[in-house]
Parts: sequence; C-alpha cells; structure tokens
Amino acid sequence: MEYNEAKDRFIRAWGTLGANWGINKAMAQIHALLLVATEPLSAEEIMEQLQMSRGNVNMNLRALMDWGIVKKEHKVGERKEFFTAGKDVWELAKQVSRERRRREIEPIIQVLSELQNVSGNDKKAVAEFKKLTSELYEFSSQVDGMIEKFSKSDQTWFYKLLMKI
Amino acid sequence: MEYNEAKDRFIRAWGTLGANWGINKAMAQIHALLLVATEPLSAEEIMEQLQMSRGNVNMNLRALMDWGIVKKEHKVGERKEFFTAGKDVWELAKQVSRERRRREIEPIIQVLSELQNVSGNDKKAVAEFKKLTSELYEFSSQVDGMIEKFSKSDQTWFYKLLMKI
DNA sequence: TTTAACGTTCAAATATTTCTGAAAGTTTAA
DNA sequence: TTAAACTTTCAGAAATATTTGAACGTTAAA
Repeated sequence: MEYNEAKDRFIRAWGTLGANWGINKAMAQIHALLLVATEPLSAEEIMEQLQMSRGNVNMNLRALMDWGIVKKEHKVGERKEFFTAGKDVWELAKQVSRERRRREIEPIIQVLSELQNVSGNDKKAVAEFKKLTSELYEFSSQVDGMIEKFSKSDQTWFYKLLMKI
Repeated sequence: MEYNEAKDRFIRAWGTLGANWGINKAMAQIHALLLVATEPLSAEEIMEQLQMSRGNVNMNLRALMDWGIVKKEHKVGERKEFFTAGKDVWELAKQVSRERRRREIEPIIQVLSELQNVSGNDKKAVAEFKKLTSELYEFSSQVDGMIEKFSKSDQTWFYKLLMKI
C-alpha cells in the first residue's frame, strides 16, 4: 500500500475509533495526523491537510492539549505555533486512561456513593436498590483503582501483568 | 434520600454515563430502569416511567437485547412482552466488554494490521509510520487479549488479579 | 505608533443523531 | 374468519453536536 493511502486510512480509522468512544472525529483525526507527522505542524498545515476550518482546528487542538496528548512548540525565528503528538503509545494509553478516569469514572462513583443512604416504604425495592448500587460501586471502585495503578505504572509492570494473565 | 429520588438520580446518571461512552441516553436509561425494577416491565410501563415514545422504547429495547444485556420474558396468561436486565454486575461488565471488543477493538486491529505493508519514497516517513502502527498494533492486540480473557473469566480470577496489582 | 501575521472566539449554518407517532404488521382468542 | 391487543417500522420532526468564517484580540517587528 502506498504511503499516502496508508496515512489516509490511518487518519480515517482513528477518526472512526474516536467517534465510537465519544471523542469527536475532527479531534481524533488531528491527533492521528500529528501522530504520523515527521515534523511539528502548524494550524495552517493541519487545516490544509484535513480540509478543516481554522476555528475547528484551533478548538480541537486546544481540546487535545487539555487531554495532555498534544503539545505546542515554537520554532526559532518563526511567529507561528507548531504542534506535536507524543509518539510513545504507552504514554498515550496512560494519559488517555488517566483523563477518562477523572472525567467519567470518578463522577459515577461519586453518584453511586451518594445513593447508598436511600430510604423508603417499599422495603424490598429499597433493599434490592441498595444491593445493586453497592455492587456497582464496588466494581467501579475496583476498576478505578486498576486504572489508577495502570496510569502511574511503567511498561514493565504491564508486561508482568500480561504474563500473569 | 427518598427511594424515588434515588431511582431517578440513578437513571439519569446511568444515561449520562452511557452518553459519555457513545451509548445513547435513552438506551442507557431504559437499561437503568430495568436494572432497578423489581419486576419485569412491559414496553408500556417503560414508556410511561421514562416519558418516551413507543417507537423509541421498542428500538432501544432491541438494541439492548442485541448487546445481550436485556432479555424478553413472557408471563403466563399475558399477551404482552416483558423485559428484564440481569442484575449481576459482574456478568454485565463481561458482556459489555465482550461486545465492545467485537465491535470496536477488532476492527481497529484489522486496519492496523493491513497498514503494515506500506511502501513509499520517503524512507524516513515510511519507517516512522511502520514503527507507530506496529506499536499500536501490538498494544491493541495485548489489550484485546486481556479483554477476551476477562470476558471469559469468573469473578475469582478478577479478584486474584486485583490482589496481584 | 502602525501594521502584518498570526491566534481566538462565537453566532449562525450545517450535519448528525435521536425521537415521535401514526400506519402497517403480527399474533391470539373467540 | 374477525377483531382486539399488542409489536414493529420508518418518514419526518426535533434535538444535539459539529463546523464554519468573519470579527475581534494579541504580538512583535518596523
């Protein structure tokens, strides 16, 4: 397969994957483009290569920087800002799981813990409700803990874990 | 907190969680309602309790059955169909990870493997591209394997794993 | 200062997803 | 058969999410 075709396919696949996981397509595609780029890219270059508007590129670059997976750079003698994505897959995975944990798992754990002090007349319903939510709480907390561990670990830990499985 | 308020909060939180993870809100809310229900519910009852149209409820019930997390039941002497969600959190997690693996991880692995036979004039770019995509491929395959293991495992395995971490 | 070269913002346009409700289909009992 | 009680489908409506582009900031060199 020709390089340019492969690059396109990769960018589109990354966009689709992102969309499946609740990340907008443009954001995922910009990330993919920066991942395969051999040099830092300017907003201008991203606009051109992905056929997106300036505003869209700007917004999504900021979102990517919020996620901590894209960095801004300056070249000497250039006014323009350039952007890069870390190429280390391991670091990327850790960063993404760290952020999703913070943004999505922590809030549901918070809600589940608040639901524990429920009361009411229908004893059976209340008991079942408590059982369900406390089990969900337990499970979520365990997953949360695993992800925390993972997002602070080094690659060796992960490989050791893989062996054990 | 009063039972009905808690139930509402749970349903809304579940809906939001779903939406964050690319599952539509109605589907997640129906699932939440069935999770807390003490009895199987008919489409009618779901429509009423969640204030949704017949069509919406029907569509999303089918999607939930596709995911294998909601089942249809029949009561003796009743024409109507009733629906239930399995209350076992462990089973639920396994089923969801099994489906997401099949629907979302497998396809990206497929694409990544196809990208391996890339060629082109810009040797540096091609080499970097291969490195990136093969590392992503490796990582995805490992995660895929872990999820497969998980989705076939029993709870004991998970607890043992937790201990090791 | 002024001005050119950028970056940022946001209201409006567009695209996408979800939802509704009525019509069509199906099943069962009489 | 017929008819009542349900389920399914789907075109259009509504809601939501994304994208655009032009106006507005900001910076730095002249």
